[in-house]
Amino acid sequence: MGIQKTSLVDIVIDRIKNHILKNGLKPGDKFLSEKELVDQLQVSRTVVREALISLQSVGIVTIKPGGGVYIADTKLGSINTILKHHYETYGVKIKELVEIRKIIELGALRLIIEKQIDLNIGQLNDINESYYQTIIKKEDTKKYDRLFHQSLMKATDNETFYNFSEIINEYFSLVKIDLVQNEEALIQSYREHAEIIKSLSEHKLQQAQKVMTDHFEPIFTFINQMEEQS
Amino acid sequence: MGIQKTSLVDIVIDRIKNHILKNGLKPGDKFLSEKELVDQLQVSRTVVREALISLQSVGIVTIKPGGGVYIADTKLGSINTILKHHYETYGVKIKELVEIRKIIELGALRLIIEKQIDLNIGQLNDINESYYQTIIKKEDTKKYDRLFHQSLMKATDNETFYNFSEIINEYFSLVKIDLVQNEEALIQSYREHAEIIKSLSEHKLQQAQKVMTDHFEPIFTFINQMEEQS
DNA sequence: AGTTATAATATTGTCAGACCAATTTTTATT
DNA sequence: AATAAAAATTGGTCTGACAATATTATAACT
Repeated sequence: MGIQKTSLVDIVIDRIKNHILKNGLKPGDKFLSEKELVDQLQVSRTVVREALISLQSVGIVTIKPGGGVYIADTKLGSINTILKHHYETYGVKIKELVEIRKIIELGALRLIIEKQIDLNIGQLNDINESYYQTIIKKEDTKKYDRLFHQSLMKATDNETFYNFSEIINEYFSLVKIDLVQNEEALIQSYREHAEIIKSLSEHKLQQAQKVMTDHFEPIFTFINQMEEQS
Repeated sequence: MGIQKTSLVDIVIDRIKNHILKNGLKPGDKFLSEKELVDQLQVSRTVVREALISLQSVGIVTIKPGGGVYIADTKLGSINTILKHHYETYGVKIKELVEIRKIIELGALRLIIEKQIDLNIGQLNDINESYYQTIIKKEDTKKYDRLFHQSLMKATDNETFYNFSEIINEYFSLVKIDLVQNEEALIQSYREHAEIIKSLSEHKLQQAQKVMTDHFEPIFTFINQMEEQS
């Protein structure tokens, strides 16, 4: 137990990684073709293919049928792939994801205030007003709602945090949850956004977090109802 | 751009995932062999192998040469591989990771209290006492410190949240940060643990979060000093 | 019967060659 | 020069074979 002889595929994977690093290849760059790799590494096409497929699975390269191999656009984006696999294989409790989202959003508020971020209040208000417009025009409201929350995440001045929040959002979007909201509920949501902006502008963390908590209430109520049914 | 015909490999991957989900296979379970999959799915061994390699790369199965295919032990574990590559390729700011850890730990406290989790206070105290013992015996303190925080994460009754916190911790461990702490600082840390336990047992969220915030102070101070030097 | 050594079998690892499908490049045509 | 057709490149899938490793069945022995 323990030490296992490294397979040829693993060796090739390492070689490829080194090659990428050594040559400073960046996302989008064209990589060597299967044939070129076979010739250079002197291994069978099977091994090269399996190595490339593995690397594609972890988001390092992208294989385009007929087109060649490319360096993947990876800004942690490949984690989504894994989460998707994970979700489709094991399933995941919606409630858990919502709880995580809530923790993250509350965390964003804390970071913004504790780090004394110079918020662009006007921009946030603009987004929220656009949100309001889509509500009364009975258009799709998701876009501006998401934009609002994304703006808060970005405002934390923590790129890794933002990336993770996006990952969670992607993960969340795997769960097809249709929270049908009437206009009244949406307007309430709009008001809460406004309150959050106001609290942030006044540097009131507790208050902002309180509103955000309320903001999550409807979805928790919805989920609890769903669970009762099943 | 957009729609791309799904490959056979992708279809097989989907089938395999469904099989795992449908049969409720758990980590460690023996899975079907390549031959069995070939027979059942009526595709070439090439396709089956490539599908399995891909699934192995995202941490869903483990292939043992000569021994068969198994369901992988670590849920979400393979994300660490991606994070490692990401870290080695793009670099990541330590401060950002610490902020995230703080947000997560504060979030755990919130979940525990809001969900009125029936905490095992005795166990937490035991862990903290063991922590204290290692401090005064001048042994390695990391183990029990980590165990304490892990216990809090687990107590949230949110497996996905716990998994993410572990991922962050793993990510964090990539950053070799040696926060040399003297005995006094460690004992202070021990006291804060105790205070957190007490606050939780009394269901006092604000207080628990306050202590946890203090608990993170030394490391932020350290990081800020590091940044000034460079 | 129980244990151990050995053989048979099952399973994954690697290779080679072939053909198909999609894409890219080249060439020919206008 | 722009366009269309042909050719070459490249990845996708299949088949069959043999090697390396692990498991299981068998035989031998105590």
